[in-house]
Amino acid sequence: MPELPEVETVRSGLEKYILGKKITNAESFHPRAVKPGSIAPLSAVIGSKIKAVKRRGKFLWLELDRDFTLVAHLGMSGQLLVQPALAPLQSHLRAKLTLAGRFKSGSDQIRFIDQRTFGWLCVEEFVGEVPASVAHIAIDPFEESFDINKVITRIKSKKCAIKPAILNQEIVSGIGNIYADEALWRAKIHPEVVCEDLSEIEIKKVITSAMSVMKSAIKSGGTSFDEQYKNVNGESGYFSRSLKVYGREGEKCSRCGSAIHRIAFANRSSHFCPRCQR
DNA sequence: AGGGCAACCTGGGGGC
DNA sequence: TGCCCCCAGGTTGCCC
Repeated sequence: MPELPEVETVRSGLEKYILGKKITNAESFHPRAVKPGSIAPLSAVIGSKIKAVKRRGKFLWLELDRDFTLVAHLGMSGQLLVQPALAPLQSHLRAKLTLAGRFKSGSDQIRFIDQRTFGWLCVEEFVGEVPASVAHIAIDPFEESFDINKVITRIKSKKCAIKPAILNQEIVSGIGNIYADEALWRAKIHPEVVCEDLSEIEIKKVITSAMSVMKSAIKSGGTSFDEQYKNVNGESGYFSRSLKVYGREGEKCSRCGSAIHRIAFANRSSHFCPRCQR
């Protein structure tokens, strides 16, 4: 579920509550909650202090006063909620970290909840600035070192359709199915157009559109359709009302009035305006 | 090397 | 009510 705007909403929410806190307990409740590649069990983080909450694309990690880090990926349905330890346990609770008390009455917890179990936590070493599992992930558009011209050149050389190219996290990270469709609508580019047939100007428009739509989505707290995405307080984001094509099959294009189409390819749905996006 | 596609899961909703 | 099929914000690994 969560794409860059949702993960960023979670990151900034976590930062607000947990920076500087000490982790006093860590428990996993599901065999897939901690990735097989983890260099240590989740309990390795007990006793550490949270120094920073970082993100690249859809990957999130807690920097600790340790030489390892705790990485989180929310997959399709993962949530990280900050809750009092006394709060009732959620049915899809996969893991929790208990933090030294913010309230005199008791401690807080970071709850990792994930219905579909595609999300995970992982204890990892750093490879340069980022955790090991993030090393192959491209810079996201909101990082200072993001080089849009490099991304354009890379996409221009590809023989696949533009949509899978912008979903490829090794080319540019953070864009998922919702914001890919929205970016292509804004750029007036059909999702199946082959990359090398697009001009650099057109590719640039796609990337800058993705950046602007994701920036707006962050301001709205992300996109929530149902119970699968919530911020750390359990609140929904309200960007779904601003979506122009995603999930709007059959509705009128707000630009030209044509009916929005949905097609399936590359194993996912794509929504677009057949008149605006040739 | 690069592309395409199935696999990994659980649950909600619609049709019959 | 129940069953079956389709659908869902992602990533990976395997096969060609």
